[in-house]
Amino acid sequence: MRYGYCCINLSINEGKKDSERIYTNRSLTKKTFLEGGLKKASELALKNVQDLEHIIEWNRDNGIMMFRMSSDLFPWCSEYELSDLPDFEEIKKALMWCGAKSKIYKQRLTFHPSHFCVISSLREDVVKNSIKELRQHAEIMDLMGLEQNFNYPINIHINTTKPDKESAAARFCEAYSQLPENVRKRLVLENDDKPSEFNPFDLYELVHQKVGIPLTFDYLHYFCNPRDGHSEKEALQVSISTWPEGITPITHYSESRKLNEDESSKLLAHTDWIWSRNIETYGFEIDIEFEVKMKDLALLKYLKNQA
DNA sequence: CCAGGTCAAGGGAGT
DNA sequence: ACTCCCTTGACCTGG
Repeated sequence: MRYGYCCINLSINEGKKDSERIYTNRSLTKKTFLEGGLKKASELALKNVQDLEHIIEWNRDNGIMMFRMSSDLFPWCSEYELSDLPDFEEIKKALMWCGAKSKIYKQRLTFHPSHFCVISSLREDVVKNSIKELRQHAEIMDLMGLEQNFNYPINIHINTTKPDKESAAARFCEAYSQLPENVRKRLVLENDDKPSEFNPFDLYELVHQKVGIPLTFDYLHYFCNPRDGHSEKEALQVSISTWPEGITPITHYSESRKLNEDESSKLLAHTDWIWSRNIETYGFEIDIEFEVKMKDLALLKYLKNQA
């Protein structure tokens, strides 16, 4: 079992001046991008991928075997191709090192594009942008030399239910089959947190059985949006069954902020920390990504306190 | 130098 | 048709 955290490392910057911070989501506002152009975006992207290498090193030094990479490595990338950046050669080298090191350290790397990525949207322009976004995520992994398989998943939600779940799922299957191969070989689908959206059984019946895409099981989302009469164990088992032989299924783990940290929060809000001392895996072999605010700090604390 | 207002994107719920 | 929310860190401006 591997444990991972998402995008941001908190430990690594303790006591650092702002100018020395290590992080991978440097960005610019629209105005600055329009003024500074590709050159400015390129400089930030280069720093981001150089810092990604530091974080992969830090993970190795701290025994962490999985990491979700930020989707904001390349600011405003919807507006250009990665290879258009003036620093592309240097960026490519840095990414290659990131990939090479992650392999030596046996560190599993993942992506999770944002909720703006909707390949089954009813809007044609949204579909087009979403496909580009996925393609660029896959291209980054390709540049890193990461295999085109589900060891390096790109995880998304369906992100729409218009006009109903069935038609949205059908459009998803259609769009999915048109995706470039380097995307399709990595793309996986996650269950949603709202009852109006897709639970793991919906995804299994409406999407997996049609196109074979693997399903990420999210514990908190299932807690907030279960299928009537079906246990967490069943939902996890169904999700796990969709992953190919030899590839460890990925799950997402958080707990309800309302029930653990702040009564006034929404049930589906994520916690800062992991409160359970032992996550229930029902004996299945899975990898777990922690989706909690305290990131690596929460993960290290969980490992230390594990019963 | 710092605090606080502001920020590209889609979709859904509520009005 | 419209507003607010999701969810949050980082940017940027004005003091």
